[in-house]
Amino acid sequence: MIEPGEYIRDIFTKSPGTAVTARGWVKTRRDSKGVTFVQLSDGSCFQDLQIVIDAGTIPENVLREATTGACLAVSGDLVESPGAGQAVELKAKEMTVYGGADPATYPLQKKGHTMEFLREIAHLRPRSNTFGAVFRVRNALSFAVHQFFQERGFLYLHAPLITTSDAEGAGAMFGVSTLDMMNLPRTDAGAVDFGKDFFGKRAHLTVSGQLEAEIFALAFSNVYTFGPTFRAENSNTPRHLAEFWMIEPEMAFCDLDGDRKLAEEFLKYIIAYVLDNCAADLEFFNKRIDNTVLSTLEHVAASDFEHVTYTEAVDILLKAGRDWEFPVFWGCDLQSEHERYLTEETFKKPVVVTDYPKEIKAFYMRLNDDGKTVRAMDVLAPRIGEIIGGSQREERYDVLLEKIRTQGLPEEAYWWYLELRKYGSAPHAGFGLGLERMLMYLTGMKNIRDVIPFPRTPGYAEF
RNA sequence: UCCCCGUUAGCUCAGCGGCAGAGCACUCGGCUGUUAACUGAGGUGUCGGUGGUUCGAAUCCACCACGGGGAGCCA
Repeated sequence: MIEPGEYIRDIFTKSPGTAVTARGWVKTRRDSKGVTFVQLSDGSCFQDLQIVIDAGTIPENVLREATTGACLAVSGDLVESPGAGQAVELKAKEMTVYGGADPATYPLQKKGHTMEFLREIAHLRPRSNTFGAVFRVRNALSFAVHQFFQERGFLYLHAPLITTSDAEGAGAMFGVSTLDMMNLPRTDAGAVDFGKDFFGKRAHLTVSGQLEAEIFALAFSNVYTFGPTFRAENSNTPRHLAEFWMIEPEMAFCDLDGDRKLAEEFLKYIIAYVLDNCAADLEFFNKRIDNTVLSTLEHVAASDFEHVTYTEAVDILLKAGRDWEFPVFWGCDLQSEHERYLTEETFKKPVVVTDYPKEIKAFYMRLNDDGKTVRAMDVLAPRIGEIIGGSQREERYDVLLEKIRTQGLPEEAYWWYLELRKYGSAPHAGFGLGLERMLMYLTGMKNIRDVIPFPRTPGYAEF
C-alpha cells in the first residue's frame, strides 16, 4: 500500500536528493540512445512523475516490459530536472514490473481519444488524463459537500435506497422484486400478487430522499442526504442517467429565501473548494475540454446570483422579441430554450427563479398567499440549465391534505407525511443538487456519462 | 419516446455505383535530455447487421442494432 506522504503528489514536494519509491502506471515512454523517459502516474495528481533511466541502470529484460500501460515500482533519487516540463524527476536505480501491457493491444494511446471510445473501455479510462482529472474533481466535490454541511451542523442522513412508499412521484421507478418472473404468483383477480414478494408489497428503488429528509429535519433541524438515486425514465440525453447521485439538504425553520441563500452559498463554496484544491485538473479542463470553465467558475464564485420570480422571468421572455419554439405565457412551464436565454443571455450567470404557478409544480410545495403560485425555486446555470430544484414545503396540514385530494393522489400513502404536519409541524425547506450535473459544470465535460465511473442509461449497464 | 446526423484498419477519418485509402498507433531501424519527441521502412479490413436494387454496392433503397446532437421528462 502507498502510505501517506508517498504518493506521487507528495514526491513532487520533496527536495532533490531524497531517495524515493514511486509506484504507478506508465502513461507514455520515450526512448533515446542513452536514456529512457517514462511518465508514471499513481492517480494522486494531474502531473506525471518523469522517470529517467540511464542506459545500463535497469536490466534489459525488465526495462523492455515497462511500456505504456504497465504497472511499475521505481526506486531512486529525486533530482532537479534539466528539462522544461517538470521541476523534479526520478533518477531510477531499481525497477520492478508488477504487470506488463502489450503495446500492440493496449488501447490507450498517447494521442487523444474520443470520449465515446473511452466510454467503451471504462476499465482503462481512469488511467487517462481526462478521466484522472474528472474523478479527482468528483472526489474533491464530494468531500466539499460534506464539509460544507458538517461545518454548518447539518446531520448526514442515509435515506433508504429501496422504498415501498408510493409517494415520491419524482419520476418512473425501477421495481425491486425477487419473484420468479417466469412463474408469477397471481391474485384472484389475476394481477401479480406482490404480497408474496420479498417485502410483502411492491418495492422500488428510490427516486429521491426528500420525504425521508423532511422526517429527519423535523427532528434534527438541519439535515442532508447524499447518495445514489434511480430514475427509470427513457431519457436519452447527455444530461440524464438512470443512476445518479443527489445531494438533498432539508432545513426546519427555513423559508424559500433561506433556502435560496443556502443554495447560493453552497454552490459558491463547492466551486471555491474545487478551484483551491484541483487547480491542475481545472487548468487541464480549461485547456483541453472547455476554455471557458475557469473564467466561469471564478466569476460565479465571486458574483451574486440573480433572483427573479417566475412572473418576472415570463415578462423578460415576452419582451425578448424572439420566436420561441414553445410559446411563452404566464402559466407555461419554462423550456430549455427559455432557461438558457435567461441564464446565458439575459444575466450571463446563475439565475434563481422562484414562485412558479402551482399547476406546474409538485403537491408538497408551499402555497403562496396569492393562491396561484408556490414557493418553488430552480437554480439555472449557463450551459447546463437547471442545476438545483428546491422549495419551501407545505407545513399546514389542511392545505397539504387539500392539495393531495385535488391532485387525486392516494391519501393513504401519505399518512406519515401528513402526520408530520399534525405533530409538531414547522416551516421547512430544502433543495436537490445532482452531483453529476455539478461535475459537468465544474469540468466542462459535455456528456454526463463521462463524469460518473460507470454510467447506467437506457439499454446500457456495462462494467 | 420523437427529429436530425453518423457507423470503413487498434484509434481518428477520407472515399459516395467500377482494384480498400490516409494520418496516428503498432513492429523493425536511424537520430536525439525527451515532453502528444523527430525520422526511414513494413503489416493491417466480415466497409455495423440483414435483406433488396444493379452486369457490378463501402457507395443507392428498406429494416434492425449501436453511437452522437437536439427535443420531451428531469437532477
